[in-house]
Amino acid sequence: MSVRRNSLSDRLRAAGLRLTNQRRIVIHLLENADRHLDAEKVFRLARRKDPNIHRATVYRTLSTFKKLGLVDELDLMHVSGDRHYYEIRPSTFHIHLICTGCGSVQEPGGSWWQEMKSRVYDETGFKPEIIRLEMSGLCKACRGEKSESPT
Amino acid sequence: MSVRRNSLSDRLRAAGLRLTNQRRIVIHLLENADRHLDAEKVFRLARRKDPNIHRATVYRTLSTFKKLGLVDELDLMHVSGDRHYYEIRPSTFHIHLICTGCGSVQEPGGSWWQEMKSRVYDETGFKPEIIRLEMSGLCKACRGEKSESPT
DNA sequence: CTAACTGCAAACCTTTTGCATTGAC
DNA sequence: GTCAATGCAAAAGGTTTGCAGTTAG
Repeated sequence: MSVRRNSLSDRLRAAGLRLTNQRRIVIHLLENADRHLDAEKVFRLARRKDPNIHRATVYRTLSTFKKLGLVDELDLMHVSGDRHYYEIRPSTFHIHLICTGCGSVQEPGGSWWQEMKSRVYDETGFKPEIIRLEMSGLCKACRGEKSESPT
Repeated sequence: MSVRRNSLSDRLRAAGLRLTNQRRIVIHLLENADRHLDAEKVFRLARRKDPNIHRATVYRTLSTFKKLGLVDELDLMHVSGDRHYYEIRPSTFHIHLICTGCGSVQEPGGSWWQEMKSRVYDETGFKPEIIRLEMSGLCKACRGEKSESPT
């Protein structure tokens, strides 16, 4: 638990980078987000804690984190625009289920994609490092509402 | 069968939209592309056939096609920048294997992801319509070349 | 004929960069 | 103290939009 909580800070230090207050704020936001945040949203939330934090700093911070592999950049299939979203890189790969009805994003667990990696490797010789699997469609609730939907 | 080949033009007409020469050019480019094209590349290639075609027209065309579901928009995990790529929506879902070494994109065949859809549906109640599965890593050739590489 | 489409130019929005200053270690 | 990181402002993509003229159906 505490391992998880401090991972970003720790790994930042481990990479020889400095833990500034601005970065602490961004880390806190990412770690406690209840949904996926795009850069602008991170910026706006960060500014509430430090009105002087600059947009460029947030972008640089997210870029740095991404290069270090601390966060992943997603676009969630552009279902809600062309923004890019950031999430802490999970220890285990997970899917994103993006509902085109309500825009909600589910991340069901499981580990059956492990076999996808080996299947791809066996069939093509390509060695997958990072997997991104997104599915858009209708969530249970939205399907319920429009029960006359096709397919 | 011929339905398939002319699908873009036909479906455009079916939607009550006009098949202009500019759109014909874009369709031709997408249908005959040997790699994934971003909007700017489509524009530059289109301009070779019609030097007067305007960038905005290409963007509008791609946007229209996307809204109609004729093409899909990809970002190929931003391995080669933040551009968006367009491909004709395939009748069968396929994976993109993006090599971080040489930037090549493979699209292996197969249909084993069908079971992913049903597995997701069974486990979560979410009904996937469009699947996007991308894996970045090293292709066979690049793995061969740098056998001493870290990563 | 006329609504859809295009070319043009300017605006827009998100992200990046050069530089002087600040601050973490 | 030193070098990384920040704030600032300006630029740099990439994409969109209002409008007048053109064109497919």
